[in-house]
Amino acid sequence: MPRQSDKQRHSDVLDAAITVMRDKGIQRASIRDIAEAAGMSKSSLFNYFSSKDDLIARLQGRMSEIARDELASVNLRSNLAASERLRELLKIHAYHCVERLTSPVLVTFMEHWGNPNSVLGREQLAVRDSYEQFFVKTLQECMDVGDFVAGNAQLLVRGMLGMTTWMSVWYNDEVDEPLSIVVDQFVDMCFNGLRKNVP
Amino acid sequence: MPRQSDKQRHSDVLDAAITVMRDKGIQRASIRDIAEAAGMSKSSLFNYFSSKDDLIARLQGRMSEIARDELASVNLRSNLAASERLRELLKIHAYHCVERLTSPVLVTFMEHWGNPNSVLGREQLAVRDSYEQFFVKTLQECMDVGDFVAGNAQLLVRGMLGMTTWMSVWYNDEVDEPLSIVVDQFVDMCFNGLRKNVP
DNA sequence: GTCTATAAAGCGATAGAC
DNA sequence: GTCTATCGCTTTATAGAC
Repeated sequence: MPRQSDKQRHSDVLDAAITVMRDKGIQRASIRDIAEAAGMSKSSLFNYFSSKDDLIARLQGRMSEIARDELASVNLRSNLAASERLRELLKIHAYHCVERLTSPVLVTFMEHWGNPNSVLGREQLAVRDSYEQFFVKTLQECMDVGDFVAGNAQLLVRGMLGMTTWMSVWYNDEVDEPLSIVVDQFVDMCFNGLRKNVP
Repeated sequence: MPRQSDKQRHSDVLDAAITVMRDKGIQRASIRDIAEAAGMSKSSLFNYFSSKDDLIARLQGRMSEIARDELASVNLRSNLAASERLRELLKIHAYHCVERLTSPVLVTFMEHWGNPNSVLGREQLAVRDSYEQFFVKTLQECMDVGDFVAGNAQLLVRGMLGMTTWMSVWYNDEVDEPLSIVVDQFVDMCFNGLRKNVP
């Protein structure tokens, strides 16, 4: 089945790209590096992607789908309070940033330093905004139901996302506490600060 | 005075490097770009810096000195409570990240994506750690004097630094609230969450 | 010290044989 | 589809005239 095989090769290249870019960053990861990691020549890679920008765009497309599905599944768990859903969303975000380096937000950041004003860069900003909205809506819900004091939900979400995104720089699972425990400490600090004190 | 002039030219290059790297990122800012912005040819630039890595290292060295001086001056203001000093430290950090793009922490992050395992990268990690300690010590003081509940000061500092560092990505002074106001909202959230509730 | 000229290497992308 | 070979360009860095 040649079609299946093609799709598999296509996906192999994306997997290889993630691996290489984790080490080298987007800009320094060359087509040659990626092709080598995928077990093919540079030229063969161009049969699957028309350019490096195309590869990056499709990479982020796949990340966005995965992340969106995971975030959406959390919001379906209606037995959880809004604040607990927000906690889960942040854990997913941290996981994607740290363990898989596949968060759309993180990719925006990585690319930001390389190409802030390109068409690709603007598309990535749109992805980031859409991703952010999952978090903003849930935090807004926490405020609306009265669990949290009212405030600038978008701003505070960016703060919380910053805390967890930044983990991709310093977090080391060999010396630090488990990911989930770290995020819990961040979330506890933030949520306690936002919680209404019942009199 | 040729020596003075040399030092000036040296400093000019560093200024130009910051400007160019703000736009293009470290990796994409070429020696050619930097030399042009500094008003000299590529070759002349190599009279002042032996390599691009050397330039980056000296750039970070200067940033570290500036930031360290500013942070140290805050800690001399003994009339301020420890928590208010920490607030000021975070505002300085945000200012360096957003307005000047000169934070040692941020440079570590930017370079991290390009060259994580190099000698330069390891030096930058050491700078980052030393920078972080200003914040950790002050937060620890807040806990020791009983203003804040006890906790993992280093971890929580990394959360707060992440919140503010991340601003360099999304903050836009034309549409967002003033920098100081934004940081206040982050700090209020965090500090309220850490504050001991007096019974 | 400053320049022009150029070396040496790496990049993305293409051509064309198989 | 896969490869080798190569184009055209950009990069860091050096040589050497002035």
